[in-house]
Amino acid sequence: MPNRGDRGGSRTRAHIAEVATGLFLERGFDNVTIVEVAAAAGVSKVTVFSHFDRKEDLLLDRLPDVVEIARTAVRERPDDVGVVEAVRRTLLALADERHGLSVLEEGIDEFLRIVGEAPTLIARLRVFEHEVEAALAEELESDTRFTGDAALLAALLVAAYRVVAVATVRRRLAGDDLAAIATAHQERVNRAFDAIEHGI
Amino acid sequence: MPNRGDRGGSRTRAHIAEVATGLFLERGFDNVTIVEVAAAAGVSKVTVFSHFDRKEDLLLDRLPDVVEIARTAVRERPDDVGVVEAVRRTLLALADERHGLSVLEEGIDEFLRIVGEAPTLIARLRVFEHEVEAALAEELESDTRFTGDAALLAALLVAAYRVVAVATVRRRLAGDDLAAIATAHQERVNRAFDAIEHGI
DNA sequence: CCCGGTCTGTTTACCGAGTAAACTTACCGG
DNA sequence: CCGGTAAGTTTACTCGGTAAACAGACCGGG
Repeated sequence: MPNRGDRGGSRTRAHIAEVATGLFLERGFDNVTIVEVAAAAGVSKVTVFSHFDRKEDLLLDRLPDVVEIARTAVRERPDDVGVVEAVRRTLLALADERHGLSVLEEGIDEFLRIVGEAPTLIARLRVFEHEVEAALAEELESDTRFTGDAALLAALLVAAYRVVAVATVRRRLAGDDLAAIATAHQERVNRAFDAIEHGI
Repeated sequence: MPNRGDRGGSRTRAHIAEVATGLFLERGFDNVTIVEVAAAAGVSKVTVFSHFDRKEDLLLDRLPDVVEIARTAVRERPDDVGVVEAVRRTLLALADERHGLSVLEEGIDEFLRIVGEAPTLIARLRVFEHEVEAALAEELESDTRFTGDAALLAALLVAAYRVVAVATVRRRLAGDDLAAIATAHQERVNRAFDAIEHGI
């Protein structure tokens, strides 16, 4: 009789995500069913789906933040800084503060491993990649200071950073030293963005 | 009693794909179930899945060809032609001959519309995009004539061409004249590849 | 103060993609 | 002719995801 008084709305959502993440980290994404998550969270299956559209979102629920970061990186850049440079600086800054998006956050190794092992999570990330790209393209399109092919630039930026991030994840899973990884990460960001700005 | 003598192996595969494609074009991807496809092809559901891993592959079964095209474009380029230029030329040539990959083939409008309407097909294309990218990266990695970041270049090439192709598809769905679309397509290819070679 | 709507969640029942396993039937080489 | 293998079949199942009808809490207004 899970009739607790806290009908907290968004609190249950957070609670479900938390419980689910725990189970996934413990037993792997594909080895945990939605019904199990629901039971462990003291909630019904339908309730889970009323908070999260897809199973993958239970683990990747903070992904949407990335869209906002990308948008503001472009929108709030100084007048004398180009789009490529603005995004580059944002990414370098995120790396400095070991932000989750840079995959340099401490203690997320297990998380990265689980994600890498589940094809359906990878697929979700791919879709998400294009969501970020679309948001970026939209931002560029409506940017009076930018002239050029918005869709193309957005695609190149996202693709380039994804390549960098994937390489960084691999080194994390290999267990390398975090500081060394961070340095290499930033170097790769710089090389990739140099390539976009000045050609291969 | 579908016990026809032609136990043709790969012939049934082709037959299933053909029947399935017909149904999809007629009624939309999501409005046709695998069981219906199986029945229409005079075959059991399990047989369908023994020939195709996923429902989406019933419609997109010639996609793997693209990987081979990409690989040979890189592998068989002349010595005095760089990777970017080689891929560019291949894409322009495909456009000239109205090859399917260029989405300039005649009569595929309906096909493009169906694909665009089904989110799960789009998702499959995204995954496939990365398969091509991986193949390209592998090819570049083992190419003694190429020096540079293989993964990065592969990602940029694929992303750039996808942007071009998407734009072309949109014009096709808008019903524009095919010759005009083809010209614009090639111009976009050139602009995109110029950007990759010489910077934004 | 109660009435109605809205929000959160529940139950039940269902659909469709994909998998597993055990069985049949055709074909092919020795 | 015999035995193995490849192609299909049937049956039965799992799991993600959706639909619909319902129950209780909360809130605002008459």
